[in-house]
Amino acid sequence: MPELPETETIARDLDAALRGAVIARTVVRHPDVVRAVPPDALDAALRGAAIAQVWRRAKLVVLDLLPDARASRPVLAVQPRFTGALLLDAAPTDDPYVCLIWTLTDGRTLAYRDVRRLGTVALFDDAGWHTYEGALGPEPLDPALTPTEFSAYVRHSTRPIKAVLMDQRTLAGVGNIYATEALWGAALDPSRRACELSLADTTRLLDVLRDVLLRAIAARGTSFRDYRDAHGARGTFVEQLQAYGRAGQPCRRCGGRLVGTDAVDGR
DNA sequence: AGGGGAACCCGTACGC
DNA sequence: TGCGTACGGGTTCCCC
Repeated sequence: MPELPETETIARDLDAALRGAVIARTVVRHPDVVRAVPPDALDAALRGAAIAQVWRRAKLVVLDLLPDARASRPVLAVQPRFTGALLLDAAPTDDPYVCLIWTLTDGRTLAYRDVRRLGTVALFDDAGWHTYEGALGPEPLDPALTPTEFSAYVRHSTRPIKAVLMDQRTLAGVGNIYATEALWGAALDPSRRACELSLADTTRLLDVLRDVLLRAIAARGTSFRDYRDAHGARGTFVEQLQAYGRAGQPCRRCGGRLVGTDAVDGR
């Protein structure tokens, strides 16, 4: 499940590899993953567009495009969700799970592969992207996000703290894995109401969350099940997980047995 | 407005 | 063994 560290890894690799590359052709094999634009309009819209940069926002891989002769600067936003992957020259041509294939003018191919197809590929114009992006909360690693601001957001809600952490309108990019890890690291019960946390709790939580995210990026993400980077390789952060996926196993802090907390958002 | 629930999709796990 | 069904997982959309 690509969350912030996995998406960041994909975006950094693709940025290094694709800056300046030009899209020659787009083939859509599974139209149901395409959003915000008719699937059969993608090829014409992207033909001749240069990739200015690849970056990450929340859990989206964002390709900024420079079309040859158009005024607007379209944005291709890929949201891998559970099983999605952006593969650079790494997908067999007969792979039935490949949803879209971009052929570049230099002969390389970028494929969007997604077994369950809950992931999405959207093409926005300038205005559409800003509307979409503006609804997302702040980036946890943005130094402009202060503990005071974070605490104010969080402590405003009566929902369980884990649900608040995973709400993309509060904070962008954190999902089940890193919310679980951060709450374990801050020694907070995921089912506790966010508004009951002290200022010290939420300050510590942001601090721990940032540390977990940075270490996960350094490890190229968590490949618990499906996640693969742009070259088809796994991330290694699963070795450092302290809580996620460890129900029933001994706690690495106190030696007690980890129990699943009351379901929060069904998790 | 804030929050709950269904829909989206298909591999996997499980029951008979 | 084989078939059928329930389930999961983040986001979006609809509804209260």
